[in-house]
Order: sequence, then C-alpha cells, then structure tokens
Amino acid sequence: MTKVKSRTVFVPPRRGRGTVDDPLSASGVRFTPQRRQVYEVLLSKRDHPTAEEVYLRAKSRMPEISLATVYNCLDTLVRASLVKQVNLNRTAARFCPNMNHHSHFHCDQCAEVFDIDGDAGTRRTAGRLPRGFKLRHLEMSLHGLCPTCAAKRQ
Amino acid sequence: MTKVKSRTVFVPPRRGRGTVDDPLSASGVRFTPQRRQVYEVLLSKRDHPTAEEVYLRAKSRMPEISLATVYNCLDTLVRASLVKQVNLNRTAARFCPNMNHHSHFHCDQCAEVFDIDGDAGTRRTAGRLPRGFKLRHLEMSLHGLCPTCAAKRQ
DNA sequence: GTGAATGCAAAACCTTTGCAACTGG
DNA sequence: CCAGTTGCAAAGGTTTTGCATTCAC
Repeated sequence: MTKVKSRTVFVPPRRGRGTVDDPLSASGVRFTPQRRQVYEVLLSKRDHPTAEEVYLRAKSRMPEISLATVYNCLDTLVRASLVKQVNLNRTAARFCPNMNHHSHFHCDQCAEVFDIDGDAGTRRTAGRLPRGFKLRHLEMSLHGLCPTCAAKRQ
Repeated sequence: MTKVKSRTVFVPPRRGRGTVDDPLSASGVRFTPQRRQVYEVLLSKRDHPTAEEVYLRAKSRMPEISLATVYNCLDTLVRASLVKQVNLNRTAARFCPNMNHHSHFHCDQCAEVFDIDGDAGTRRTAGRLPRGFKLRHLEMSLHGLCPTCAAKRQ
C-alpha cells in the first residue's frame, strides 16, 4: 500500500543556484532538457493537460522524448512544488503550473478543468477534526457546469 | 472524453415499492441477489473497501459472483445514491454506504480512509465562483496522519 | 416475454518498471 | 566520475467491454 512513486529520492531545493526568473533551475532539481521542455509545455498553454497531452506537445519540439520520461519529469516537477497534479475521478491525471492557492472546477459536460482562485481549500475549511488527526493537506474539487456548457443548456 | 460509465441507463427511483427498512428495494433499481450481496457487504463492515475487497467478501458467501458484476453493482448503487465512491489519488476506488454529509481523511502513513462527519463540503465552502459556473457537487479530501499513526510518530 | 443483469475472459487504459546507454554537475 | 536521468518495451494494477446465458419483473 505504501507505494513509492518515483525511482529516486527527491532532493530538496538548495538555494543559491539558478536565477529568480527560472524556477526550474532554482528548484535544485538536476537540470535536463527534457524537464525544461515539460515545464515549458505546461507554462506556455495554461490549460490542464494530461501526461499524454504533455507528451505530444513536448514531442513536437523534442521528437526523441519518451512518454516514460514525461511521466518522470512531471513527477519530479510535482515533488519540487513547481507543478500541481490534479486527480479527477478515474481519469488520467492532469497537471498545472499554477501554484497559488486554488481549487479545481470540473465540468460534467465538457470535462474541462478550470482553476478557481481563492483560499477555499485552506485548513480552516476542514472544520473540526476528531481528536488525534493531524491535517497536512486539504484538497477541494468542484463539479458542475462551466459557463459555456451552462449557457448551452438554456 | 465523454465516457459513459455504465452499460445501461440508470432508471431514477420510483417510490411506492419496497419497504422503508430496505433502501435497496426501495431505490427502484432492479433487485438482484448480487446487488443485495454487494450492498450488505458494504453495510456489514463499515470500512472503505476497494472493489476487489468487496468482491472477495461477497464471494465468501456467494461463490459464483464475478468481479465484473461487483463493479457493475457498485456502479449501480452509486448511481442510485445508496453508496459513495471515494477516489483517492491514483489508487483503487473505495466505497462507503455512509450517505450523510461527510468528507474523507486519508492517512498518508497507513493509507486508511476515515469518515469525517460534518457539513464541510457543502456549497458554502466553495466560496465565490466566477460568473456563469453552476456548482452541482463539491468534494473535499483531507490528507495527513490518523490518530494511530500520529501517535507512533512521537 | 423482454430488456436488463450476470459471468467469463479478454481488452483497454493509465502508469510504472527493468535495464542498458547516457549525461549533468 | 557517477548518481541520477533517459528511452524503450514490457509489465502492472484497475476498470471496462463483448458476448452468450440467465433472470427479474
């Protein structure tokens, strides 16, 4: 049950390297062209692509990149807190480079994912926990109709 | 992307059948021994078993039941609002017959799932949504250490 | 009687892994 | 130099599907 997700231990960021403008270099993870590519794919179009979609986009500029590497890179970026992983019901995980406090709205109709900014999702929202529970992290997901699909319903 | 999960359309509950004591019969879904069995497995031990676990427990009393049928039955029960499906990160879905307002606490250490009662998870928690979004459903998941594992850490 | 549910095995889907070759620091 | 990363193909775990049979209503 205790499943280790990556094959290598994540080394926490060491400050003092890279530039302020370059979170990837600054993060302390080993710099590779593939990681750069994956990260830039996420930054350049801020939708919520699946690993497969990231792979396809990365491949168009770096044909030799492999899907397994994209999975590795995404995992590294998530562990380095540069990227968030969004787990919908039973579908492929999605990834976004928005590290601000926000939750995700999943449209039941078109399956699109939207960032909803705001501090909903902080531990205040959890309410009273029974004695002994230590809360580390809280996630909220919203489901319904996005503006476009809601309008079509009229 | 628009994936239909069950092979048959769910028929909404028709009132006037079954007894008050028997939510399954009263739900309007076609009654089958397998559905009864799956539902009773969930009711009898109120942990949060995976489909596989439900299958094993059901099989001990109904040896001919198949895993695919368990998946079908669980899906039917979820659609009939008799059972909740709990989707953890990337692991097998878990199921619980607690239909009260509650959220789920996932222990990072032992991977156990706990019901946290309370109205956290009502739409009030969602905060302000941008114009046009129609909220239908909201889910909150909590992550951290359960009392047992927290105690062991000391 | 008939449409829906079952059981089985095979397929689908997303993700991880084993391993040899390579590379960033 | 060498631990960590890559690419590939194969395996893994979970869930769904096709189809003939059986069943609930």
